[in-house]
Amino acid sequence: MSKLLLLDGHSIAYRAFYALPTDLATTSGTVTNAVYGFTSMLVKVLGDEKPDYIAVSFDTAAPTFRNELDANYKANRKETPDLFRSQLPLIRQVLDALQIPVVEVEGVEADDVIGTLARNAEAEGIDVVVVTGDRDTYQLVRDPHVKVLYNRRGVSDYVLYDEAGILERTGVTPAQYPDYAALRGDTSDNLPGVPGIGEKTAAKLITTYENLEGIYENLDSLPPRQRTNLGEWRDRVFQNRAMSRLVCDVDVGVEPEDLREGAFDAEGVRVLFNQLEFRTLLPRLFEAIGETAAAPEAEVLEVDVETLRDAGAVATRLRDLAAANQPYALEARWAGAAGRSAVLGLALADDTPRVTYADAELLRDPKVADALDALMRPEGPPLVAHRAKELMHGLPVDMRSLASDTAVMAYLLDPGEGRYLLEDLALRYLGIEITSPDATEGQLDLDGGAETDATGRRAVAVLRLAGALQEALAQRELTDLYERFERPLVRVLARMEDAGVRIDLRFLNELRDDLSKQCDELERRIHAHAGEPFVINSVPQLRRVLFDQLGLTPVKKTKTGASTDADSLQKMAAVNAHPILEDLLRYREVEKLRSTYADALPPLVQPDGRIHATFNQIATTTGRISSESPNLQNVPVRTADGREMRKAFIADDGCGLLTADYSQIELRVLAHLADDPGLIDAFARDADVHTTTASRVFGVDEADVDAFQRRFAKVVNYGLAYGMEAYGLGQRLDIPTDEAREILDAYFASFPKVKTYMEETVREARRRGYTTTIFGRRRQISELASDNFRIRQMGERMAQNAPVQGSAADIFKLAMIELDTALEDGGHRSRMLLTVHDELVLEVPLDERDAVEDLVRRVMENVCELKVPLRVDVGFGPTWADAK
DNA sequence: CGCCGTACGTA
DNA sequence: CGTACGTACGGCGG
Repeated sequence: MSKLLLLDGHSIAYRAFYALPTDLATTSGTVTNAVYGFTSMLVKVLGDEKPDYIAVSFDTAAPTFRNELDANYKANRKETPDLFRSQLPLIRQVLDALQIPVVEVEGVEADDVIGTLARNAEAEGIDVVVVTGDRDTYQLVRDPHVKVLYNRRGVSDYVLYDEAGILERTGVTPAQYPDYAALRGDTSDNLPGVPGIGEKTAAKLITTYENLEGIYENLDSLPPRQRTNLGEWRDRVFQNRAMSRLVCDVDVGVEPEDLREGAFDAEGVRVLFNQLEFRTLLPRLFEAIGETAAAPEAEVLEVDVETLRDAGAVATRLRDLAAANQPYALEARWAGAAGRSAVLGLALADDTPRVTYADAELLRDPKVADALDALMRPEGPPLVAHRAKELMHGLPVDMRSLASDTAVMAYLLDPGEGRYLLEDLALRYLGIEITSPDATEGQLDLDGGAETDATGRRAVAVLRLAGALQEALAQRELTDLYERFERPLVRVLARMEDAGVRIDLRFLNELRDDLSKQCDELERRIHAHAGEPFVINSVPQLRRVLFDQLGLTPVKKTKTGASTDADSLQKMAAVNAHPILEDLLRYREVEKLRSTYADALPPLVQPDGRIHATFNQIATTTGRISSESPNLQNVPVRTADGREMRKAFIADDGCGLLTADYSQIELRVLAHLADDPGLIDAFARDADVHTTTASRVFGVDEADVDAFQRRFAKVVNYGLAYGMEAYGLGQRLDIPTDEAREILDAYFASFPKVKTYMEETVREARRRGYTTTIFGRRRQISELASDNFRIRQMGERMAQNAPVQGSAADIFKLAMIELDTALEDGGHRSRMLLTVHDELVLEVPLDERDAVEDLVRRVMENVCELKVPLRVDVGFGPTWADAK
């Protein structure tokens, strides 16, 4: 006999909301008591009842027949608390992740939907358990197939009623319940009962006379008071019954058989529970649904690692792997920082299963090197690795067969997570513990046996992880993004890191000396203004000098005190000109250049005269690539002094640097996403989009737009993609908020679809819990569910920006991949060196300049088809500063 | 030593 | 009270 579980979503959530404290919240302040209670209850009944079918029903906002019968129906109810309402989308997300069907019918209450589904299932011989906190559903109980699991209070106190149970609880049978309720009334629904008739009397009357008709036929035999009251209330009583009766023939559009739990999206559930900070529910859930879920219990991974001691054995192993043509995993042991030091040894794991470990020294043998190269040719068997880019740097061959990079895959699933440690992922997705139980930190390991085992275990975990992640990506429609964008990008970035960028050390050292001199002089002057020496870089000390000793007036505050940032110093100078302010601003500028660039870069120059930064593919929430050690994406360009720094970045002998940057790619993406005719038209006719914006916002001809208006429009255009509001715009433009609001209003009036797009984006993100880019990249935004207004507003801005910034990143990545392929296939010696979000820097032999410039432009401008053209600006020169 | 807050460079 | 980063510095607590 199969079983259908029907839950009244609203009723259960509401009970939970009032049963649990509202300080049950995430660290960011999102109150989750109702979501938690609901989910907890759901997990419990899933475990207790083990249903074959399941559905949750919610009331809809539309009025129902009960509202028509009685205008006062439920009219006494307090406004639903905001703290409760804000949790409903989260409950939907939980159900969505658990793939539990939600059935709702516009204008029909959840009770009636549940009644209908219950009767339909019953007719097909399916057992039904209705889970609710609403007593009206008692009437559905019918032996032996339909029972009600009534949530008495709280979230764990509930009881399963059959017919006998209902009789005991109420004194009447389920079939009699509507008649009984009609006499008694229902305060929560605002249905008045007959005066003088409470639960006990109502039950007695119904039991004696069977139903309302029976009672009214026998009014004369009743005591006078009851007779009078019942007589007077006759119409009300019959109306009450009509309203209490559940309608069990609603057109619900689904059959009980349809109500199966879908393919369980363990990853989706994990990400969501993680966001909601439900720490204990996940194991409970796995336990409740048993073997249908991913492996629930953490087991310590046991692996037999076979150490290969000679080059012949390693070569044979590699050739066997190539011949088997099955996926295999590779995991390295590093001498120091992964990807930046030597590989000490390699573990190889396949599915036969066999795990081998070989010392890196053996890779130097020509036979081994050849076998490795053959194994990793493009048609070689699928290679699986965690952070494969590091491995690419460590191996003496060109890895062309990467199939799964488990770190990158995990990143696509939850780009906000930040860390993608193999240990964590293995535990999360596979339920296996890979750290050796007997591994003791810092102990001497003479033959490296423990290290060998550990590396072997990691290789096995990586291999298994790839399968789990592949499935998770497919479930969330991220496979295409992974296959076409992220997977090929790994090798492209590895090649860029390998290439590095040449540095003119002599120039950089001279620049540093010059900057140091300026810093010293400025420091001397600032100390003189202050009347005493102090640490200028110390914000507390600087505050004392500026505000306590010199008596300047603060214009902005941080959470620890008055702000001393450049913006504040500038504003302070306007109010209360003091010579120290100008010197401070200059000091900050020079000191920044000195410390962050001129001092920091020279030690990073490698023996090849170049700096090899690391491009991080799994660092940003939006999909952009980041650069570290050093960050080459924030090398100064805006001021003339800052731009000097770019003269230190030079091309190899016989080469020049070619820069190619997308012109206004984010605004073009916005035009595409919003489908706004005004913006699309501006880009289509290659107009200056800021001028066009200014013309529309200020109502003048494009030819008459002045520099001020254009600047305003530019700030609006860029601010917009970041979710800027009137206040922020006013700050940026140094105009009153009211004026800024007028400009914004004029903007949205001119570009109405931008406004509706932004609103829709936020709405969708709130509903689904994440945003998507043109190519399906997701970003979870839990802030949207926060009860803290400021955090929620931040979430809205993130939701507005992520699809724009993310789609631009997608496009850029695709262009990089295509360009890399085109350069390689075209036999060019030109190579990509740097990526700065919408700008590429290439090192180009002088004789390739024209061909490559042409190629770069063609690839970048045609990489995808948007509703607006993509435009690329190209520059060329001996240094990065000249290539603009 | 690691962590936080502030500040600031870029897109 | 505009998004996304990485880095340097001072200062705090260990």
